[in-house]
Amino acid sequence: MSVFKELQERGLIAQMTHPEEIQKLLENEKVTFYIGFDPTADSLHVGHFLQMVVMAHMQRAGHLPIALMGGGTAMVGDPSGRSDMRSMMSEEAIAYNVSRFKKQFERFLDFSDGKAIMVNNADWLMNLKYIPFLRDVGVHFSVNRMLAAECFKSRLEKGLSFIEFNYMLMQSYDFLKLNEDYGCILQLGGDDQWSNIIGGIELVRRSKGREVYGMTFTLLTTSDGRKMGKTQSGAVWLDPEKTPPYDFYQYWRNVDDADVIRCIKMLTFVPLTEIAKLETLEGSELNRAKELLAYEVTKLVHGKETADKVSAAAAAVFSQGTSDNMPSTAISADSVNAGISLLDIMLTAGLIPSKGEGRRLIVQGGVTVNDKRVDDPNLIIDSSYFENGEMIIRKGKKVYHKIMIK
RNA sequence: GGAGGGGUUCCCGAGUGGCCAAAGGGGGCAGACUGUAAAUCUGUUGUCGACGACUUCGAUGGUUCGAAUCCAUCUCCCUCCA
Repeated sequence: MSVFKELQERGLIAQMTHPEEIQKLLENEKVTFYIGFDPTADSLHVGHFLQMVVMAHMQRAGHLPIALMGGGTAMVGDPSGRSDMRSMMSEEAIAYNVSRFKKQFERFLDFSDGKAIMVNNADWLMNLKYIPFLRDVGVHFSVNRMLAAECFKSRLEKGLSFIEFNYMLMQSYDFLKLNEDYGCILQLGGDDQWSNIIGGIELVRRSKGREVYGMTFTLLTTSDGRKMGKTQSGAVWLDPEKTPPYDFYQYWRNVDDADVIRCIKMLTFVPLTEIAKLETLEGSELNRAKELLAYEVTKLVHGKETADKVSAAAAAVFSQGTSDNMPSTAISADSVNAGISLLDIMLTAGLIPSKGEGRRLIVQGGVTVNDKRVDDPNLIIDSSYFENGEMIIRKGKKVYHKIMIK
């Protein structure tokens, strides 16, 4: 099956500028394409991951990916799909974020032997001269049309500053630049990038008379339309320091029934024929699909070894209530011997954000210690609660945590 | 630069001198039901040495026995005009 068909059947493709031409190109030629990533945080997240999966599909099919780090565009801020202005980021923060992005990318795409290229648009955007830029690039943009673009729509009601209005020109110029330097003829991106991608295509056509193409991918949303990859504590990050692999695994293990199959299609390389079998699963059988999803995604992001470990840990925790590899916290023997409150332990283990929250949790029957429900908010823990130096705290139904004496 | 409107707790949004730790909704968390799902129902949702105390309503200062509410200055945002 061609990549094009593959992407299509996985439900990844949202919009295309030239459906027939793109399909033909991808099936007959080696295509150089790019996706831009603005370093607005110090780690990539699930939304980026989807883009990387697409790049990997393309790379496997023999096409040449350019991963564009938006060190320059992040200085401006993309207003697409946002209801308010991005806060300005310092140059140092952006440079640092770029370095983090690069690390994560190198693990995911194969950059050996020129099989993929990484560039940073700070290298050309930062040195642009205003007047020449306006004369060479600015002339090709119609403000009338820009104002009509979907990406500015919500901002025209709420307010849009000139700097953000320029974002489209920056991104369009990237495409032109990559077309000239690398022969890049295809830009991919999330569906929210449609307007920006069109901008680049028109710029290349008008200034160089060359036809280039664009294609966007379905945004990863839940069945009820919310963005996936968000939790109460923020985004689900690919950086294990920011989102521990165990939590990462659990996130996918707990997706809604309605989202599992779509996620497997979009985020893993599980063959479509395999997925077809999973689609027949119903009811509690879907748990098997969720386990597969969680395992596969964790494997892609954190490696097989980690995926094996955390999936085994999760399975053990939910069947036996304990595992060697479950999340754990060590506390000093002194504090246990002296008697330490359960609330303090939970606080240091990061199970609760405050003691008030912890009290409420206990009063409502949401905490168990060694499988016994706790009803006293002021419970003092001493060595009698530990067996072989271990104690298990469970918060709610799903959060298990082991306390060890060090 | 001129005129007007506005910044409230995680978000939206009430509140215009004491009854305000602040309505309502969303979201979150927990309980019940379940399949580590959804829906539904219930409880809860500033912090702490917790029938009490402390800190919050853009910032700072002031008026008052008492301020989210009144005054002054500052700051940011929006709308219209230039």
